[in-house]
Amino acid sequence: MSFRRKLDDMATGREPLPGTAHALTVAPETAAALKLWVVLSRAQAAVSAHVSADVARHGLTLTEFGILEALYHRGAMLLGEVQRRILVSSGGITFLVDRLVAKGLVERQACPSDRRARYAALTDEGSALLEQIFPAHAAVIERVVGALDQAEQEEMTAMLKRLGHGAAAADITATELSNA
Amino acid sequence: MSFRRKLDDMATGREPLPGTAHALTVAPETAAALKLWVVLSRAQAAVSAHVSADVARHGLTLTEFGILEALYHRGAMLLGEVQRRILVSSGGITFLVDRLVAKGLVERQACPSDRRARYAALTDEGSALLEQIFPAHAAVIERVVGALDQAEQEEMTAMLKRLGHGAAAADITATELSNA
DNA sequence: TAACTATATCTTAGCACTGAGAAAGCGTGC
DNA sequence: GCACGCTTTCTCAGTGCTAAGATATAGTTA
Repeated sequence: MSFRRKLDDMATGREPLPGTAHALTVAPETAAALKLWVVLSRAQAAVSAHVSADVARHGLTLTEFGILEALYHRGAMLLGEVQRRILVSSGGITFLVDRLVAKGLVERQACPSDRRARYAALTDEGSALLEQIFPAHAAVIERVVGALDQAEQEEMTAMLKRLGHGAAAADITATELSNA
Repeated sequence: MSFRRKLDDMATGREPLPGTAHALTVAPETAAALKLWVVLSRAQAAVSAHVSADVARHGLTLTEFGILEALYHRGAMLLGEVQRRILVSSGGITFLVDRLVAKGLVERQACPSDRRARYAALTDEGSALLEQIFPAHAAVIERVVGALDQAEQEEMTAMLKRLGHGAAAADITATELSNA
């Protein structure tokens, strides 16, 4: 209670700032998990900042670049496939493809076997742009993650895969039970 | 060029879809770096989705929760300190604190020694809310990262720290040189 | 003291994306 | 062959944040 703390503060002569520091005691395994979550987010943000700045030099968002890369490597894909691959909402993929079409990098094509569906495909310009910027892009990433040597990168990749799959599989039922 | 490919396609009888698959050949160490970047982002997104959904049940953003947590553990902080700690823009911290003030969880306080500066501090309500939701929050994180055991989590934390610091230290000069 | 530079917060405009729902088309069961 | 549910894409309003610049205050130098 605030009242209680205010009384204490008056008694001890401390400043009556309401926001004094607290500590929450947690089990060591909980602390390890919390710490992992924090450093995972920070590391991702730090790497992302560089990669994002790199593609921004070419007027692209990370997400847009992801679409170009996917289309380059896999060829024309249905919008829904692209959506699931780069993890955006259905509204998002429409918007993003619109923008790439406006930039002349991607075009939509009808799907002959399903008239609801549409393909997204790189234009020649899009494909040329990707080829042009990819090497420097890869070099930036290689340097940004260079604090780990190749063996460590591979080890970390393996662990992150397990972590990611485990997290994706952790379902809502379990979440709600744990909070019951 | 498109024209060339169209001719090829006509010649071979393939569909004239412009977006056929390509492969970019890269050195193994480059491939390892690219792969790491992808799985890092995916793992972070997968974990984040759960954590974010958890705090959303209490009407909070991940960023808002981060502010509450920081203020709880460290006590009142200058807006600028909070900003650097949770990595948002200067406009962002103003906006976020405004929102938390509107929710009654945080209050602003004048800084006696610098009239430009302002403290953000938890209200009693904010501090009570954090205490109420923190245990379940920690449990969610613990389960979501549970694909790794505690020793693996600690190992990964150590590696991610190195990765993050290395990435943060990789400066723009180097980036630009590599693209020259 | 006055001018300058630096810093802290706030304002404003805008961007990237989400989420809910609409529209169109597909396929299945009757 | 037709109604019904399921997909696929698109629309639109809203959200959470950024970036650039404005304002106010602090410290520093002449």
